[in-house]
Amino acid sequence: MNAANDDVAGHEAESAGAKPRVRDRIFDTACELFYQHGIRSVGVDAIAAEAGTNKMSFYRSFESKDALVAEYLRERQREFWEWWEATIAAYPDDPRRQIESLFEAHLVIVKDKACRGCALGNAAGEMADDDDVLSELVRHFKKDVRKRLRKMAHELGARDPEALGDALMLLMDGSYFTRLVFPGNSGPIAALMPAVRALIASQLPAGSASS
Amino acid sequence: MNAANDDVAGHEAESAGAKPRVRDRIFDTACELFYQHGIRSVGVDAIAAEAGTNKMSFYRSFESKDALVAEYLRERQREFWEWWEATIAAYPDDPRRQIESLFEAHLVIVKDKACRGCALGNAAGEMADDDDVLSELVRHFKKDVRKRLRKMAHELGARDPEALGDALMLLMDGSYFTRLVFPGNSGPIAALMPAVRALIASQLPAGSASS
DNA sequence: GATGTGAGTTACCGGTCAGTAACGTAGTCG
DNA sequence: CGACTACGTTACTGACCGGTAACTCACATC
Repeated sequence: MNAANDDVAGHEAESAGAKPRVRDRIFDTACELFYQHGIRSVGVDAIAAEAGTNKMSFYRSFESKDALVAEYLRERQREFWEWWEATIAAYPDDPRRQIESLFEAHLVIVKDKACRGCALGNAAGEMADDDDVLSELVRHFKKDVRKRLRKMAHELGARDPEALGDALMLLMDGSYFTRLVFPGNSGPIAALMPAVRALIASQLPAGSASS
Repeated sequence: MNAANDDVAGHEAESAGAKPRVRDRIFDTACELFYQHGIRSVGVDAIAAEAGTNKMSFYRSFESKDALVAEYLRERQREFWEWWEATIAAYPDDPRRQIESLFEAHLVIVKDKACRGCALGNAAGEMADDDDVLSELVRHFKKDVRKRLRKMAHELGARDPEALGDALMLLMDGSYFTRLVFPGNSGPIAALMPAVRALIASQLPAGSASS
């Protein structure tokens, strides 16, 4: 529940969160602002003001803006995998339903009014190529997603699991990307689920029950 | 008053470009820098310096940085459709080959070392939501792409042309987006063509020659 | 009630960035 | 020649942004 396991909470008052600590308020605010308006276009002054505090309190809680950004990306990554595991846990031994439920849940997220695409991917677009720490973080994340999708395609028994996993990743990132332009569910994400099912079907032997 | 309207040269020396005018040098430089490093992170000073001139000459040729950005996006858009038309022109009455050659050509572009994804889409990611002119430009562009892909799917005789066109767009934008993270052709774009063919096949009656 | 700590306030520094003013200069063309 | 055009140069403004210094206050705990 508490944000960081560092030195913030020295005693045992964290369970009843009556008054959230400044650090948490800043962090939550920053996450929302970063996601909604992009990282570069949100200054620390704006974050502090929106969190109801000021810049000095910001720098008492965070080493730098870059450190906050890194923590933001790590948090989004953590939430992503948490969501992923919780979603596929509903069908422990059915990789086909795992993939389908994953993309159905993904579709729900992406259709949401407040969705602004993939936080990690958007960050990659904003960053310069020479930004080592942040872009390496995103690269590692995307590699993991690719690996997991390929693994699921393998468990599914696909003829070419690498190709199927990669194709699914193209669809997933494509839905994130188009979402930046098309509001709500008005965009090409309408065709996400049929495409997922068609790609799966094309990789399985002819006689397979389709849900 | 006279700076940035539409036509920079009042006379007829523009055809033989022996010594490129400052405006063109600035524009070409800006296009490359914007695409390579993002729009927000490239200042007008950097553009002018890289073009071998200075800021004052910049502002004699362009009304503002925003005006230059808009022109940059319009130029990329123009080039895109030029490329599109030239690519599908090779198969005037074969929508299937048109789609396949389009995606094959797209793949060549996206595999290129210097590719940094979709210039228009990246710009959308960088911009705030309230940026009216620029984001409307990108939105219009993406809508056009979607319309064209759906039209080609219709000409193909797909069972659900809207779904096929949208799915193809997800793949196209997905390959742009993943390209921001995976260098060269090391990413999921390896599975682009098989996915395109599988989606097409899933939308056609069973007996269709595949390439 | 002294002490330590989390937090708010004001003011500042150095840098960057978009945009402007004023001036200098080389070539071109009547 | 003189005027006009295209471009270069220096210096500046005002805003913003990341980051810091120094001070103050509220409060909790011993």
